[in-house]
Formats: sequence, C-alpha cells, structure tokens
Amino acid sequence: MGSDQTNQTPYYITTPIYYVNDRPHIGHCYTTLIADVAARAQRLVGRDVFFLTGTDEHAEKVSKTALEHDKTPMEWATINAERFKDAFAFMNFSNDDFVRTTEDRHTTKATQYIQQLLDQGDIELGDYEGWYDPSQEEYLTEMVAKESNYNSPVTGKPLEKRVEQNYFFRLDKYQSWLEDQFADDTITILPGARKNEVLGRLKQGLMKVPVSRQIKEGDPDWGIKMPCDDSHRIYVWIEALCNYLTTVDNDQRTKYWEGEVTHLMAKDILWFHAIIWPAMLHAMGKQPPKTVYAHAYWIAEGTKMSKSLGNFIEIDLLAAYADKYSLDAVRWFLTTQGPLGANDADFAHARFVEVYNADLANSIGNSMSRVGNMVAKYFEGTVPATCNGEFGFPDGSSLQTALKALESVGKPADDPNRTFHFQEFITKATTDYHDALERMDLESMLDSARSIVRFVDEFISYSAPFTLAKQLDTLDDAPHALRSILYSCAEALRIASLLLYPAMPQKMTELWNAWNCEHLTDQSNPNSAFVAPLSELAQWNSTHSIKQGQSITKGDPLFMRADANEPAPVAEPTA
RNA sequence: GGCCCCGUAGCUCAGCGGUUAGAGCGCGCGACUCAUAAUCGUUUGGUCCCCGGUUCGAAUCCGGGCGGGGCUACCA
Repeated sequence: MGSDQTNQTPYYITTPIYYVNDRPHIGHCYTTLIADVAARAQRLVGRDVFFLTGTDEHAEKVSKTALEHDKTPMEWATINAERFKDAFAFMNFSNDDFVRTTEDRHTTKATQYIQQLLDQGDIELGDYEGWYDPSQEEYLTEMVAKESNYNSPVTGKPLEKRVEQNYFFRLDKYQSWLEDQFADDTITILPGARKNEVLGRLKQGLMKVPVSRQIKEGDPDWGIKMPCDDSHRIYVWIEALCNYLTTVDNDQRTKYWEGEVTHLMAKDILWFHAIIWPAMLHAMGKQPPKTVYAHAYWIAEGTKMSKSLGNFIEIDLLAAYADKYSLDAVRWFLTTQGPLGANDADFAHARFVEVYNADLANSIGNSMSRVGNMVAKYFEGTVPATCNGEFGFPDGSSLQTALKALESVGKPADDPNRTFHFQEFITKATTDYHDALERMDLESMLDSARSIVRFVDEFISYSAPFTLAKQLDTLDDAPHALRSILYSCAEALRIASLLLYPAMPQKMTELWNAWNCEHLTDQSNPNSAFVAPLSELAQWNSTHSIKQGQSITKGDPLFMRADANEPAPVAEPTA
C-alpha cells in the first residue's frame, strides 16, 4: 500500500441545508455526522476533501414565524442559523463551510443558474392547475385531493380548482437521460431499495416542475425573485438545491464539483436530489453528482418521533449523553447503529449502554488500557524495542518463548501451533476499511478498525505477556519476547486508532497524546491536519510508528464502563 | 389506488440455487488475571412468516396469502 494508490480525485460531500425553523435534532445531527465521518476518513486516506453543510432560509414560514417573534425574517433566520452552527460545533463536525441561502454568494449564483435555464428554454412560463386549500394556503396533489374527496384534509372545506401562472423547469426533457445515468450507476443511488423507489417513480413519467411562486399582495420581501419577472419568486426548493453548486462555483473550489460529489440526505428528500437536481445540473452543462445517498430515520425508544408526541431527540439530549458518556461515544453510537440502510434505527438507552460497553469500554478502551498498563508496569512506560509483528513458526521465536512460560506454570496453550501475522492482518483490515469507505458503509468501515483491536486482545490472551513477565529472570530470551509482544500490541493499536479517528477524533487524539504519537500537525488540536496520508501513517515499524524508547503513559481510561442500571440522561431544559 | 422493500437465533442483521444456515451483541458455562468484574474460549439458541409450484436440490427462483414498512413531485 503506497501513496500512489490514494485516490487523487477531490472529494465533495454535502448534507442538505437545514430548514431554519426547525430546532437542531438527531436527524440533522445524524446526517451531518455521517458526512463528517466520511469526510474525516477521506482526509485520513489523503484525499482533498470539501465538506459542506448549511441552512435553507427562504421558506415562506420563516418570514411568517419571524413576524410572530417580532423579528425581521433575516434576524430570525440568523438566530436560528446560529443554533445550527452551535449544534454542529458541539458535535465537532469538520465542515469546511457553512452556507446560508440568504448570503449573496448563494443568491447571486442561484439567480444566474435560473437565468441560464430561462435563456436556454429549460425554464418556461406555463399554467399550473391544481387543487388549492384556501385554509392551508397550499396546493394539494391530485392523489391527496382525491383521497379526501376534494375537501381540505384539515378543515374538511371544499378545495378550489385554481390555475396559476408559474415558471416550469422542463424536467420531462431529461427522462431518458436520467434513466441512462441510473442504468450504469453513473449516478449511484444508495441504498439499493431507495434506488428502486426512484426508478419505479421514474417509470411513471416525468412532468414539468414548477420552479416559481407568484408573489401575492402583502407578501414579505423574502426569497429570491425570478430574474426575468418581478412578480415571481424562485421556489425555495429549487433555489435551495443550488447551494451545492453555488458554494463551490468559483476558481478555488470548482475542482470539488469536478471531482467526486456525494449528496447525503434523509429518505424524504431523495426525489429532489436524485431526479430534479441532476436534471437541472445536466441542463446547465454541469456534471451530476456521483452518489446520492438517502438514509432512513431514527426513532426514539421504539416510537416514531413526531411533533405531536413531542418526543424528538434534540441536541440537548445528545448533549446530555455526551456529558455522561463523552461526545465521541455519542458519535460512535450514532454512526455504527444509525439508519444508513433502508430501515429505521432505534435510539434506545439500553442499546446505547450495551454498545458503549461492548465496543468502547470493553473493547477499544480496555485494550488500549491494558497495553499501556503493561508497558508502564514492565518497562517503566518506555517502549523497549520494535518488532516485525511475526509470531509463531517459523518466523519468530518470541511466541515460542511465551508458550514456554505458560507451560512452565502448568498452563500450556490448547493449540501450540498458532501464528500471528500483524502486518498481514492490518493490511487486510485497512484494505477492507478503504472498500467500506468507498461504499459509504461506515459501520463495516469502523468494524474493520475494531477487528485489529480484537486481534490484539486475542493475541494477548494467547501469548499471556503477564505470565512471561514473571519469568524474565528464569527463562532465556524472555525479556526479548516480552518486548516483541508488547511492541506489536501497541503498534497494532496505534494503527487501529488511526482508523477509528474519523468517528472519534477527540478520544483518539487523547490516546496519541498519552502515547506520544505525532500523527497530527498540532497534537493539541484533534481537528488539525494529518502529517501524512494513512498509507504512510499506518505503516508498521516505519516513520510514524511507535519507536524504541518512545514513552507511553497509561493515561485515564478512554471510556469508563457504564452502569446499565443508571437512569438515562435527561436533556437539560434550555431556552 | 399504483409501485417498491422487508419478514432468518432474545436483539440488530448477513447469506439470495448446492455440503450439518452464519456474524455481532445479550444470556449460560469454562479459562485467565495485564486491564475498566474487562479479556479469551465455548455452549445454548432458528418449522430461514404461511401455503403451493419449479428443481436432483430452495432461506435463496416462481405464484398466492398474512404481517410490518416505504414512496406516490407545491411545509421544508
């Protein structure tokens, strides 16, 4: 594995921009978290990454709610955009930018795109005819109208058939082009079940989509006007989608759009991202995204989250969990247990504690503790030697010595012929890691990191360095064997920690500080850049490896074991 | 209404035509003691939703049920 294998295509990953009227909740945090983990992993393997999130602010309701709060729409949007920024800073997301759709850089470009589509005839004036619900001030689809017998589903009053003049995007022109993109995965829709949904709907045929709204008497001045026509605003959805391009549509950043683009989102807004947006891009002569990934939802303790139940898991509750179990534990749980597939996932406290103890306290944290502790105990905290990580016949003698030690105390190994090949195992783990990252399968990505930890635990049990340590004076070669064994454990864990970093940047940086590993350009800042790509960092017994004489402090346990009987954290009531 | 997905061990899921159906977690037992009562080993645990069909052979393909869920273009 050399740096020449690193994918040099710039990597651009986006989350949806979030509706500012919502309070940041687990859904926003989850989508942005998986983007963060993917972005950090891609940076780790050496790619040039741009990670974007932001807020969608031009919705009608924003201006309405602003009024209710005695604020201008812009003031209100700013207050709420700040809440998202705070929440994301709290989650330690490494987004390279945060776009607000009210910013000039967005509105200017978005207007240009619409103008271009108008000039080309991809956007044209037409009549929109539909069932209007005057009480809700919205149009209903034919299906919904029919189901409710052409009465308002809310008030029961009759719907009105209304015709409105609107600008339409000629989505219908791009049906066959879209079909081609999906047929050979030029645009990859993930997971597969979602792709089927999109294909199924696509088969029913595409219509023109309205991309403007008429400005009504007394409407607040909010949103972007149609460039050609002051009496229309650009429909907020259409404008919002443009953020992915507007933010990087400049000389410095255009390489990201021309690189590999991944859009992440929840399943409810897949259609816009898989169909409308790629078609718009194609019409503009721009490359479509490579991957459109729609994850499912979190549910809370087995129950769907809804406004009426008021059981949304908001940022405050995540903060309470972070306070008790550490932020990285929250990131780990959400990333590995989340609804990346087509099925919803449950945020259940009992499950959280189970995963926390199994993966973090007992596995990762404990393994790092026991190795650190043995180095402290047997070698006064200084790594005494290096080793090639080969154990067992015919390449190494250290394991044989360890087995002799076990034999001499009457505890011979069941299978005395086992071999352990650290470098080979780690190469396989990092290869799997890369492959999983390419598929956005973050759970198996992190599991391949954890497989190294399991390997180390297994090796410790088998080789029993603690037994060997008691015979340093009586058994020939025992000191050398013990040094080799502990070096290999520490070095393997160092590499595992690199692979775990994207999910748990703070905790892994904590370990590197305790072990004096200089992987980051600024050891005091978990978010600083790596000094080298993974292919170099993860080399066994090489430039960035643990060295002979390197001091390792035991440090505090990274994840203290949790008591399942303690009550679940509760969100602090906040303003 | 239309289209789609899912139903496999207590839980989350993998397997999607071929030997006695798997993993992780949980539970039980054994071993060990460097470590956070952690770890390692091992057992238990399954009419692979039901009925029918195709096949030498089906969890896997086909048809029909039952149950759960999703999508169905103007709140975002």
